[in-house]
Amino acid sequence: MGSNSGSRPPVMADVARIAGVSHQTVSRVLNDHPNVRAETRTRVLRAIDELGYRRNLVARALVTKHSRTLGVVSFDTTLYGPASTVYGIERAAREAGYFVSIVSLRTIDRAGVVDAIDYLADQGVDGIVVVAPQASTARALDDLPLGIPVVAVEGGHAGDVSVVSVDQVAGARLAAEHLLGLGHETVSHVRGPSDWLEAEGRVQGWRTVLAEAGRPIPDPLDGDWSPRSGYRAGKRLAAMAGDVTAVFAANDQMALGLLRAFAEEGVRVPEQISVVGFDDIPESEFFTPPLTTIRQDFTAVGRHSLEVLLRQIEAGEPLRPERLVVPPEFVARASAAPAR
Amino acid sequence: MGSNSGSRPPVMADVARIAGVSHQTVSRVLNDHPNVRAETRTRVLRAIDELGYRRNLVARALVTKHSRTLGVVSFDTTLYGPASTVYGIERAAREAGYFVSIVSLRTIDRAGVVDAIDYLADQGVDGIVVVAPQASTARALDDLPLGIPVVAVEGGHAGDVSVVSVDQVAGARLAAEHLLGLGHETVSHVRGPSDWLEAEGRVQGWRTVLAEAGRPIPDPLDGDWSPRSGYRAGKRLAAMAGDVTAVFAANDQMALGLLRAFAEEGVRVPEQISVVGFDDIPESEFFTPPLTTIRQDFTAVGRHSLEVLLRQIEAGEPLRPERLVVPPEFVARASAAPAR
DNA sequence: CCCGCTGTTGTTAGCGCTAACAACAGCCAG
DNA sequence: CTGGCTGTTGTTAGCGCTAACAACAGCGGG
Repeated sequence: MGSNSGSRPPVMADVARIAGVSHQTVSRVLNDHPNVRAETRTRVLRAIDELGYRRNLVARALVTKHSRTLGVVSFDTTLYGPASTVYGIERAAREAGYFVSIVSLRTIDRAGVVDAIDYLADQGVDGIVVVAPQASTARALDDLPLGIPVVAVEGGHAGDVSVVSVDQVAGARLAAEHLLGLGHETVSHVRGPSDWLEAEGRVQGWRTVLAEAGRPIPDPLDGDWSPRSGYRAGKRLAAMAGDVTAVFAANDQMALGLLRAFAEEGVRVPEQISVVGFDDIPESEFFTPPLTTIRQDFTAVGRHSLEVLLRQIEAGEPLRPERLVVPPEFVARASAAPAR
Repeated sequence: MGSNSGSRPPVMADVARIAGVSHQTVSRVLNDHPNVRAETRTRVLRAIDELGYRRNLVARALVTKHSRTLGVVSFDTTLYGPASTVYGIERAAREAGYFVSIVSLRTIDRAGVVDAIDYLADQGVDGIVVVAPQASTARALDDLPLGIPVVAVEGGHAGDVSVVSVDQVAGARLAAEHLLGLGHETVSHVRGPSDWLEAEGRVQGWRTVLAEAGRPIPDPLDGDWSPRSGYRAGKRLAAMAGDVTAVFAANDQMALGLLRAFAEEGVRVPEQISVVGFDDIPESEFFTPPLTTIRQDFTAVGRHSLEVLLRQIEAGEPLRPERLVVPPEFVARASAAPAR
């Protein structure tokens, strides 16, 4: 089987000749068309096997207008969050019989997103998932070239595209409430970059909890998700040790920077300062001390976004945009302790 | 421009009609064919703009037999190494005008790799990069369905496919030599899973250095790249504290687990035990203490592998397999110190 | 004036597949 | 025996593009 003797790969007509049928009958067998005699079917299958024939999907896509390929646009797939999300999408897509074409953005501007979507649309993808964590990206989705189903991940309240996201506000509430519950007077916050919707949501959840409890609301410190920015914030917070007894970092990497800075300054965690992170990256459990954090189920987000997208593709017509929210989960470890 | 009034998207013939030329002339303009009068060209371009015409790449691929799409097969794109490599590939591919279709493997067996390659070949990709860190994966590449250019990343001495990789042996040597240079009698090793070529290379480099220096070679401890496995190894090593003064972990995550275990057992790093990792993930600099490690330039690996692949694709015929090695780099930080 | 050359454009065929319809055998109802 | 149905197969016409060749104008040389 499959002795592809030298020449060009076999096509449907070759199979048809061997099987003694028309190429259309071969097509019917391949597409599981019901009206094919069982005996004919096996003859065709045998010929396919003998020739090692594989259907040309490009030719198929040309006539069906469906490529069974999905596009994914994501920002910096090196980061744990996007990488896991894309992974979830890819897994779910392949299970559904779709290919996945990815485009990583390195700039944040809306032009980049629009370009990427155009680029994928050119290639003939059947639908696109945009991992759009920045407000600007989310806005770019509002006035799309359209004509092709799009789902946003972490995309805020984008106009008429469906959105799947983790409830950032709820996650931040979990963090702040835990710290307050531990007896801390208030909670400082190292926030993510202001253009990011996730950063915004976390600030909002944190602030709300403090406001509801009638506690003082310290100015949040600026970070950019990197451990280094957390480290810088940590140095500043360490200088205020005594006043500050609890910090909520907007992600685990910044929390790591915080821990490092505190260690250098001799500020003990959690004895003098409690720290809570966000994401639950695989490393967090082994930080010194192990990090109390909020887990986001990125794979679930990827999976759900794909489900929503497929629903739209299979409907064939624009559906009412969906809004799907995945709940975050509190993970207790050793970096947060009761206030003394 | 581009007022796509309701109906189906414009095709080349539509542009031709508007511009008053044949569809073939439109094709010539699009393909930068030299023999087109300048005035005709501008008329065609104007028509394209007016209609918002976009060439159908699927139809083009059908006749040219080139999809300008590359396939990437990778194992667990959630890990930092593969994720960065894929990122480098994707960037380079897009700059060269290629799309990238990815398939993430979750099982390690060769069937998975072969399936993935088949799957991508079906889709009509022009070439494939296989991020194949396991020996079994690398072997799977030896007897490929072939007919399509393939480049392996971290693929060992695979038969007749080109390979791009970081020099693991040299990296491990760097780590072991540094530790020995610090005055340690010998160096323990926490190795990666035995099926991984990278793990193998690191063991080999480490062992060679010790042998050359005539030092005792402790049995390596088994790990699986995860922080948890490093943690378990750390617990065992801590029990031997005093005997063991230096450890080389095969990756940074396991080194993190080591640090955690040592902290729990009250073994101070680097005062009592020096630790060196491998990879230089972004977090390493902020571990407690900051991790001395070996940096791998994953993005460069991705870029190079794409260059090799494109060379093969553009040659149109099988080339002699290339072997490209990227040197690792030693990064000194605080987790390794002179033996007392 | 005819020939052949170059530059520009159009015409035709076909990539490999599916959709739509046509053809035909076998069967049962009337 | 005829009409019409069902199941099975074949024939034809494209999908939207590029490749190959044909056609033709304009030009200079013999």
